[in-house]
Amino acid sequence: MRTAEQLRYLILAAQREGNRQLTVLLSAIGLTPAQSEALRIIADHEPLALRELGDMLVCDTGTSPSRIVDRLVAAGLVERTSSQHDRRQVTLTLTAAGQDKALRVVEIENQLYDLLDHATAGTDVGAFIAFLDGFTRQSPAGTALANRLAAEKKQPD
Amino acid sequence: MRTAEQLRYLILAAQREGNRQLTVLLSAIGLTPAQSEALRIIADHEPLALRELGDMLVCDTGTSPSRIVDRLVAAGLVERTSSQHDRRQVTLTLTAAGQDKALRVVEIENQLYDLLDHATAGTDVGAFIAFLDGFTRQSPAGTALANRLAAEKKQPD
DNA sequence: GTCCAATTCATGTCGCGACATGCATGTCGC
DNA sequence: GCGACATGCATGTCGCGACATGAATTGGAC
Repeated sequence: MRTAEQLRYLILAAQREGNRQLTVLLSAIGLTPAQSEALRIIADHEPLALRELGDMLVCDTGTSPSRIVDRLVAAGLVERTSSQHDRRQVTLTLTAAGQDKALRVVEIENQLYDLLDHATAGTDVGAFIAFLDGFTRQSPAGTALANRLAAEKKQPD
Repeated sequence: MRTAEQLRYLILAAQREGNRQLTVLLSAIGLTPAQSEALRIIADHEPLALRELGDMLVCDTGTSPSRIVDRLVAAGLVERTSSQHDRRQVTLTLTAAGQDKALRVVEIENQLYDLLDHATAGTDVGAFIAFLDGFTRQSPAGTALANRLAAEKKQPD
C-alpha cells in the first residue's frame, strides 16, 4: 500500500474515531458533534446571520446550515429572527437554555481535548498542524476554520 | 483555541477536502469514494463474504455494508450469490464490468496519491502515520485498515 | 423608477454512516 | 434431537453532508 494511501485512510479513521468519541460524550446532553459546533459558534458570536455561521462551520460547508439550525431551534436552544436592515437575513441568538447548553458543551470539549493532549504527548503536533493547514488551505472546510481563528483574534467577545 | 481543538478541526477539514477531491475524480466513472473502496477490496479478495468486506472497510464500520453493495449490484459491478457451505453468508464477486471499473479506480486513486505525495514533499509523513496509527488502533476504522494491511502482506492475490 | 444580477435562505434529493431490530441460519451443550 | 445462543445479513430510522433549485429581498445600472 502506498504511503499516501495509508495516510488517507488513517486520516479518515482518525476523523471517524474522534467523532465517535465526541458523540459518546455529547450524548449525555443530547447533542451531536455538528450541533455542538454550531451552538458554540453562535454562543461566541451572537447575534449571527445564518451565512456567517456557515462561514465558520467546518462541518457542513454547503450552501447554508439551515437544517442544523432547524434542530437547534426545535430543541429550544436557538432563536431565529429575521433581520431588520436586511430581511433576507436570519439572525440567530441563543435562548437561556441554549446558553446553558453551550457551557456544558465547552466542558465536554475540554474533556476530549484533554484526552487528545494525552494521546499527542511526545509527538510533534506543530509539524502535523502545519502540514494539515497547508493541505486544507483554500478548501471550504479549511477556510471555515481560518475564519474562526481570525474571528477569535479580533473579537474575544 | 486549544492546540487539540485546532488539530481536531484540521483532521476533519483534511478528511473532507480529500474526500471532495476524490469525489471529483471518481465522478468521471460514476462512483463515490465509499463505493470505490468497497469495489477495490472485492477486486483484491474475491470471492468475499459481506462480513469480510465489512472487516476491511474503513468507511462504514457498522454492522454490514449491505447497502453499499446494493448499489454496486444495481450498477452491475458486483454479484451476490449465497454461499454454499454457510447459507447465512453472501459471496461477492465482480462482474466483467466490475473488474474493468476496478482498474479505472486504481488509476484514479493513483492520481490522488500522486497529488498527495506532492503535498507531503519535504514533510516527515512517517511521524504522522505513526501518531495516527496509535490514535486509531483499537478503533473500528483503525482495525479495518489494519486488517487490510495484514491481508495485503499475506496474500498478494 | 425599473429591470437585472447578486445575495440570503429554505427545501428536495441522494448517499452515506451509525444505531437498533428482526429474520434465517449455524453451532454447541445436553 | 433439541433448545439456547451466536453469527451473517437485511432493513428501518436518524442526522448529516453535498448538490441543485427556487423564492424573497436587496442593490446597482440605466
